[in-house]
Amino acid sequence: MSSPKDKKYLNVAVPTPLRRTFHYRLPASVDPAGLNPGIRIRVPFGRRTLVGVLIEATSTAPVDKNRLKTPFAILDDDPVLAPILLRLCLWAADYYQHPVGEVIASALPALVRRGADIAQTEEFLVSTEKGFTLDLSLLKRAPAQAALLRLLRGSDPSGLTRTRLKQAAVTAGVIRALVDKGFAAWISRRLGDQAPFDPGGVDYKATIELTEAQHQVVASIAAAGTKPSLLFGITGSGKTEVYFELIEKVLRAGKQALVLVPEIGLTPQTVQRFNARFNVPISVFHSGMTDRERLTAWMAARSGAAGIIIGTRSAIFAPLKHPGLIVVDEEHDTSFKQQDGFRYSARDLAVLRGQMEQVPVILGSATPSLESWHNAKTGKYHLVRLVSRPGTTMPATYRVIDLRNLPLTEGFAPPLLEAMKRELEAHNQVLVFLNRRGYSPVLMCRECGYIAHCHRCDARLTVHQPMGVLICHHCTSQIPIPRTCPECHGADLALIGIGTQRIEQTLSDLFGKHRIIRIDRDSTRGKHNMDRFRAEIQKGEPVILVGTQLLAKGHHFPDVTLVAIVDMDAGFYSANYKASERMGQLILQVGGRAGRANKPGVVVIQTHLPDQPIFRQLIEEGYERFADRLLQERKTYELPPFHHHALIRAEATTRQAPMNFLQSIAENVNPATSVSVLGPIPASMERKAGKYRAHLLISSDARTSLKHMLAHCIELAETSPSTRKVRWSVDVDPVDLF
DNA sequence: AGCACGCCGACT
DNA sequence: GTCGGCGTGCTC
Repeated sequence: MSSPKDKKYLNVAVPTPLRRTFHYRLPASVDPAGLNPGIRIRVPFGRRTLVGVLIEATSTAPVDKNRLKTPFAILDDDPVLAPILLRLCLWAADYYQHPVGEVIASALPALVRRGADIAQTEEFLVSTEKGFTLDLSLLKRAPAQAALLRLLRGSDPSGLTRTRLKQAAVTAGVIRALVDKGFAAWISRRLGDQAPFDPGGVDYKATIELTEAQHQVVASIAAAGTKPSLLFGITGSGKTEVYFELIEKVLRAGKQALVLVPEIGLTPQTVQRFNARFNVPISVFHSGMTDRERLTAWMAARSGAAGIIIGTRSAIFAPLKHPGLIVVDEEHDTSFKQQDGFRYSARDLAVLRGQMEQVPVILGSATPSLESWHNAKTGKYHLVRLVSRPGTTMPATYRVIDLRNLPLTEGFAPPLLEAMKRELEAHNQVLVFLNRRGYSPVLMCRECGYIAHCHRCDARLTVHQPMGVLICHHCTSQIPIPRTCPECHGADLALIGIGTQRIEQTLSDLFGKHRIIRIDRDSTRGKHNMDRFRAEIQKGEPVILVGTQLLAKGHHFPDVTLVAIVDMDAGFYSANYKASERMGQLILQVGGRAGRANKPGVVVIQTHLPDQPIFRQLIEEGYERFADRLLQERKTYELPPFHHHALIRAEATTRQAPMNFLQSIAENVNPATSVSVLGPIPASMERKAGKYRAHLLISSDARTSLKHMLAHCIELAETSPSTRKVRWSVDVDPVDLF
């Protein structure tokens, strides 16, 4: 062991794409004992000045001492990355083979990353003494002011930030009036000085009576200790109630709960549900926050002032003063895997972080990923099932319509149309699911066979009727619909295939007197459209909902009694071995939207392949058997989770460059017995947004062998003479192959 | 990734 | 003559 006195150098992670750290000279005036790993240091780097994070103080440096520079400034006393988070980042950089500096940068809010002073103060609005003792009835004629004062009394002593006031829709005039009257005042406080929330002060609300099954699940998860639990709970079984119960226990112990949700699952309604149950400060992390709001949320989590931290993928790096629990809701959702740059899985990091923090992790889903299902089956996770719906709610029943030899009306078979008619006449709602937005996926010339393609991608253009444009769903291209064929100038252009817009039109022709609501990325683009739709649906009038997978996630539609899956076959024609897993999950997720209490749901599935055994199994025997069977297949074909994959992705402006680049790597790999290198292979959509893309797949049944091979390949990539011409990146545990 | 250096083409 | 194109090299 060397003493702190020997620590003459600082090993610093600098935000650069280089896969190494950099050493600096410890300034003579600085005591190394006070330098904690995880603090920020402003350093000279080339001709620039960057903010790096201290990995550790060292007694040796790997390069000639004369080359070492001296830092400009030490920015923190307390680490911005607590020891465990730093370890998590280092682990992730190693596992995902991504530059540490970038990993660390992505774990910090932008302002912190750029060196902002986090000892800075923020303004809080608090109630004054006078405000506390004031008889609220005196503000009868100013109800908004009374409401605000009540809010401030409830939140004292912490007060409310401008952001929180904005969230609560308090207007500036109301605030000013209270301040002028001396009932409220602005105080400024160092953000880092916020006191941890007071568990005794939390209003846990009337605790909802759990069902016997839910009680057992809670007890079972609690008994698992810090071993991760996979909560396999069918839709409507009340997973959220289980989370709430466990979160309550955690809050009562003065600890914080970190809740990760899928990208589109984080709506104001989600946060509202948590708020309604526990009035404890909640930190929310989502895209579309300002840097300032991010920093505030981050500080509240770090100081312990926030009891609950809710966020999407990146929230896995949120600092926690007193961690108590990590929940990953809808753990199968692919948005937990970052798809560009630092391609980490927040779900997998959650499990690791839970282990490091020694807190329980709950992965919840009605349709668990095969990876998690496998981990549960092998005992790595504690498996808990919640397979009954509380109350008298009936599970949905499934009915398959064999489309072969049936006359179709715009994709609808007669039995489906009849069923829809019946439900609507019985004053029920119908949900029509098709995972393809737009009007029609193909524009074809009947005379010469021309098909409209994107100029920048190997993909067909989708017709979007209302705007009269052809849109590429893979890049941003958009062109007007041609009136005549660009090739032969024929006038007979046909719209082949069906998208949600077309279904909307068809159904309005067939069921004109009923309201039709289309829910997809196009129709919900406006900020409040989704809220409007939801309000309309909640009225319970007989409406037809038409939508893509946006409909399959999150919201429940209790008045829907019939779910129609227009085209189940898409999943079968995909080259991706994960397509059937996805399709199964989607079918159950969509089906799970429907029905309640005395209104059981029916799910009608249209297919040309009614005998596909895997979907028979899904429908007849449920997700468990389906997952078991898929796992068996994965084992047979040596696919994940039995084998591990890593992908080197390359793209360039010519077709040859990525292939040559990857070829040069593949050739220089010494064949090892336990690792196979496959490719290079052009991407299934070789050209996308004007770039040609190719992949090199590395596969092994042993993680460590895979990692070594990957590291070797990266070294080759970094030194390959053809590197300059291509952009390349590494994808460990890819969710989408090729 | 940045950023600078360096060596060739077409401009005020 | 120089402004600027992007190939090459380097970052403790």
